[in-house]
Amino acid sequence: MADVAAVAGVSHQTVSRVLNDHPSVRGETRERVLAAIATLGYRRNSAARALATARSATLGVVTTGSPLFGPSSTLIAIEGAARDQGYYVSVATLRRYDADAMHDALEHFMDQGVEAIVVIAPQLDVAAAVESFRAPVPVLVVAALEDLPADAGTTPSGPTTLSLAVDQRAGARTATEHLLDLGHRDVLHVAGPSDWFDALEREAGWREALTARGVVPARPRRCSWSAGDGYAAGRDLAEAVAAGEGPTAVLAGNDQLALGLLRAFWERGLSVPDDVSVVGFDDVAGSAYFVPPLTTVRQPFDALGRRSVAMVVGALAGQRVPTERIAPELVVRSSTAAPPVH
Amino acid sequence: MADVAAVAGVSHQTVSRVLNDHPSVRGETRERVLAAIATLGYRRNSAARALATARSATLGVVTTGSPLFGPSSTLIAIEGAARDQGYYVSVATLRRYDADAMHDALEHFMDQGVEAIVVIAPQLDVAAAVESFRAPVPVLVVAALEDLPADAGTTPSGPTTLSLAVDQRAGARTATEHLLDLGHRDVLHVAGPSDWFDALEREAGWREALTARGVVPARPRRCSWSAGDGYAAGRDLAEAVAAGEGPTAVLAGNDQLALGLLRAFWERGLSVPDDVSVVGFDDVAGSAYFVPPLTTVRQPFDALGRRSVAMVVGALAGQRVPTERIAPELVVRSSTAAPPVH
DNA sequence: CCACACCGTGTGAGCGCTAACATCGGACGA
DNA sequence: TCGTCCGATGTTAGCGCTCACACGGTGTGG
Repeated sequence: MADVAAVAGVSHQTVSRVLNDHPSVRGETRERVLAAIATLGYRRNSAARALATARSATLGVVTTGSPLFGPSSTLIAIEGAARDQGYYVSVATLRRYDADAMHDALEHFMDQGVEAIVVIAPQLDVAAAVESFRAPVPVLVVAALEDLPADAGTTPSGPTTLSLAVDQRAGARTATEHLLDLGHRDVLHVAGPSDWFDALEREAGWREALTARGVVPARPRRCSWSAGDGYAAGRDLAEAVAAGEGPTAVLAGNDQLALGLLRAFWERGLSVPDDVSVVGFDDVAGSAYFVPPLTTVRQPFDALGRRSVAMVVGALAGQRVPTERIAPELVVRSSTAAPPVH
Repeated sequence: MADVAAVAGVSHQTVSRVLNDHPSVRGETRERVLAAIATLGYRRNSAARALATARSATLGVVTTGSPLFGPSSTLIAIEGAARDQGYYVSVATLRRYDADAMHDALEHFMDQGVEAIVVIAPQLDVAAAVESFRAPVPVLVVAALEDLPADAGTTPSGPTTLSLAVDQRAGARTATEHLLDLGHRDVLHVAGPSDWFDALEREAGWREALTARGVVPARPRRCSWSAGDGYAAGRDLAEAVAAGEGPTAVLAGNDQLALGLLRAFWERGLSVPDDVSVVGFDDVAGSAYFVPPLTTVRQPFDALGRRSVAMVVGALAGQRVPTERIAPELVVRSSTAAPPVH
């Protein structure tokens, strides 16, 4: 910076002013400094800046150690939004799904001196592990239940843990209503693991939609997120469906489960959607080419990313950024139709 | 640090020595310092350290803006390996697939002051965009062809661009040989986009395996990576296959293409693997539950990540880390069998 | 016509750390 | 016994930047 100042014939402080868009720099002076910067190929040292300002311009993002569709998409969206806001994004993945791994990741970020942390924590216990860590910076938990009371956010003990999620409940409600509108009354839910926020919310949405139409929901079938579990569930269901005694529609907790169901039904010679309708969740790559193309619920990751960064940056500025509902979108394809008539 | 020094009754430099594992600190002194650190909850300021040492302990990783299986898995693997080596990992995603976006990302990292960059660049032009950027730090391009001459790595003009890739050619060779061993002679390749390294290498491996057995490879069918293209290819093939005139086996460029093929064959009433065998590439989540479970080639991401970090850290230390072949592994499931007898 | 405000710029200090050198005491060999 | 070396620690000087303040010049109001 001293070199630039010398070339431009100004003081180092004026160079700093130009770099920081300080208003009181004469236009001509600014040009001269800019020219000197270009000539020298000067680049401001971010470590020195961080040291002087006590701000690192870095956000930490904790995500899972598996290349899952949701977390990956969320990370990408957050990175884009953060870069637009002038932040660097540092990532840490969870090796295991436990509190220790979570603490390791958060400690890692504290050592690095990130300004705020976004945790992509799809599971209850992972989110709980965050709660037990009193970070001195704002922490946002994404994909958690939005269960903060309205007046939260200003506890005297320091930065609050914020939370944000896609409204999975609304998504499940919409999907279930789609099935009800087609004439289904017996809609089974093949649910994801009960320690996942999304699974719980989707189940709740399904339950709400059914109840609102006067249908008593049957007990959901509990699974992991894997296609394998979906397949097992499908095999168990296939006989009943074939006999016209099973559900006429299945709302799967995600597209993997739906994929497994599809395969099981196909093996048993059942037609989707003629014998049974199937709805998935996520709209993963390829779901349009499942057999048959899957009706599913698409997740609004871009909005989630922008919102996450806005909340965290807002918290940094001492503002309370209001939570806003982010609703997913139903994508109707060929795996849903009216129930069979017997 | 001064506070810690005061509590421990030593100078700040001794605290620094303890933190940096300097050998000449008396055991008892070390204990006292450590105790003071614990009492005060002291954490070293990484910005100040970076400023003083001119080392940021940060690696930049450029990856795609789509939640693709390969890049996401690679990123996760690199992050894990980097953290083990004491590095922070900063990420930047590509908004578009062009040189400008690549340059934006690299500039971003230069501004941040990363020590080295790993580019997950599956496409030829993306990798080319890296080449046109003379970074002052080591840059490793992952998933590129290993086309560096043996004596590269010490060009006088500064840090070299390194490269590393999974040996897709070997993977394709293995998969094709599996098909040949089953008795197939007419093995079609439904290839990925020709501007992708992996697509090119897989095609080359397929070609090599066939030629080595005296089979003249037919012209591969060129596609994007999407299930949609696989489906289209499958529809075009289905008639010929049904008439016993088409290929008896198809090596798909990835699992998505394989998924599309599977669907097209299923629609036409063809049995996989009885009428035609299909092999995919990647072993994506769920491929074990395609209809039928897909024989595919699993990618060794962990090894790739460790190797990437080792190469880049080695380059930082001025060492030339030799390139080592990382071979993928064939996973045989139910989509491959002997060809039909007519 | 002077006091004051304000704009554009320069000066000095300090952010928290590490590198290099200085210092001190004890162990060792001659 | 003394000189020397080395291990353990302290002292000083930056790393490159921003912040707070100082300073001269111009415009404005009383």
